Amino acid sequence: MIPEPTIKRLCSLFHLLDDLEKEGLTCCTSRELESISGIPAYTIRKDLSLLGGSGPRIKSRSAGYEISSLKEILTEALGFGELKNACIVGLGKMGQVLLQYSGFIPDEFRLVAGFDSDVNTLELLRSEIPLYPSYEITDRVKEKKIELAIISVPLSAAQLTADRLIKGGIKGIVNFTAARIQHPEDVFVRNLYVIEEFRFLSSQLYLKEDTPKE
Amino acid sequence: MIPEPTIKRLCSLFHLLDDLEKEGLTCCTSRELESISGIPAYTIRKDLSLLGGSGPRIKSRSAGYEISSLKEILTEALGFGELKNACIVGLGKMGQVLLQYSGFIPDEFRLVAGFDSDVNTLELLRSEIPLYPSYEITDRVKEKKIELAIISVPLSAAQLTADRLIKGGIKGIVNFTAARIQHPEDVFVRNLYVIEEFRFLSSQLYLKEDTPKE
DNA sequence: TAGATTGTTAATCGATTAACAATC
DNA sequence: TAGATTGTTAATCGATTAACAATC
Repeated sequence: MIPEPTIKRLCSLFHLLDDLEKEGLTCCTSRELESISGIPAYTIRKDLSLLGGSGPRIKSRSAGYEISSLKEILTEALGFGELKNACIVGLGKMGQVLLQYSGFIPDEFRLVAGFDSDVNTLELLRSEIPLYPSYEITDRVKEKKIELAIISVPLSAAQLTADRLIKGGIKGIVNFTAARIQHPEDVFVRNLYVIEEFRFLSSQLYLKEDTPKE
Repeated sequence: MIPEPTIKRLCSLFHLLDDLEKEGLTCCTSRELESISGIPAYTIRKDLSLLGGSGPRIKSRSAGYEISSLKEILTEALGFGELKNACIVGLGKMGQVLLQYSGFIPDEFRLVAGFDSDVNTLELLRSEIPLYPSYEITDRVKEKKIELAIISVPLSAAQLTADRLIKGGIKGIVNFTAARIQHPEDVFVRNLYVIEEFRFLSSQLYLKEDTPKE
C-alpha cells in the first residue's frame, strides 16, 4: 500500500516532469528534482521504490532518470493510464470558466458533460460539450460512465448535487463550494475553498514565522 | 510546535464550527464532531490539547464544548484574530469571479486591491475594490500592507506575478494557475489546480478501490 | 453518586531520514 | 577503475491510536 503523502508527492512530481519535458529536457537526477521541487532526493527515490515493479528498472545509464520512462512508470503505478470521463455541475461564472478551460489534458481526462439547474443558462451557453439540466445528473453519469465531477453550484445546492452524482456512481469530486459534502467513504472528495486556504496560510505564517527554528 | 496535519484539521474544524453555529447550535461533544467531520473524537481532543493554554479550559459543563468559545480558542491559537489584507492578481474571468465573491468574511480577510496587466480590463471593470495595473503590485502590496494574494493570471505570467508580490513582502499565496511557483521558504504557497486534484483522485480510487482492506 | 466526556500520558504505528550496498 | 547516482535496508522521528485519570 502506498502512503497518502507519497501519492501526493508523486502527483506533484508528475506535474513537474511534464513541465521539464515541455522545456525539452529528457533526463534528470533525483538531486535535480530536489532542487526544483523542494522534495529531498532520498524521499523521491524512496517514493519511487514504493511503486514496486521489478527491481532497478528505472535508471538508464548513470545519468539519472529518463523523464519519459519515469512518467510512464508513474502513469502505470498511479492509474493515469486510461482516459477518465468528467463533468461540471453548476455553470455560473466559475463553472463557465472551467468549462472553457483548455487544461483538460485529452490523454487523461475528458469533459463529457455540463449541468445546470437553470434551463435559460443551458440555452444561452454554446459549448462543444453537451449540456444537460441538473435533474438528469444521475442518469447521465451512469450513461456516460462519468467518474469525476466538479461542483461549482451555489452553496445551498452543493449537497443535493453531490447526492445526485453519488447516486449515479461518481467516484471522485472536486468541490469548489464552501459546503462540506457528506459522502460514502468510497467516494473521494477534494475541497478547493479559498477561505480555508487563506486560513491555513494564516496559521502557517502565524505559527512558523516568529519561530524560525525549533 | 503544532504539527501540520493538526493545523489542517483545526482549520477544517473551524469551518465546521462556523456552520454549526449558523445552524443555531451552541454546544457539541467531540463525538458529535467526529460523526460530522470524520475525524476521530480522540484526535480532535488531542489536537485541541496541543494548543496548550491553561489546563482544562475548554469545557463548560459536562455537555461538551461551547461552540463560540471553542471558535475563540482556535482564533487565538491559529492567529485568525486580526484582519488580514488580501489582493487578487489577474482579473480574467476567474479573477472576476473571485473579486465579486462574497465569501470574504470581513472579520478575517479584507480584499483591498485587484491587479491586471491590461489597462482596458481595469477601466471596464467597475468594482468597489480599487484596481491597479500589475506593474504597481510591489508598491501597493507594501503600501497597503497586503499579506495574502490570489494569483489567477495566465500560466506564463504566474512567476513574474509571484516575484512582484514577494518583492512587496507578501506572506502567503493561493495559486490558481498550473504554474509551480518558485518562492523563498518564508513565503507560503497553496496550489489549487484542478488537474492535479483530478490526478490525486484518480490515484486514490485506483489504489484504494480494488483493495478495500489491507 | 453514577455516567459521560474531557485532557493527557503511554503505546503503537507509520513515515521520514540516514546509511550503505548495488549499479551504471 | 573511480565517481556518481540509484534502490533498499535500518534507524529515527513524529503522528496517531489506545488507555485512563481527572472533571463535570
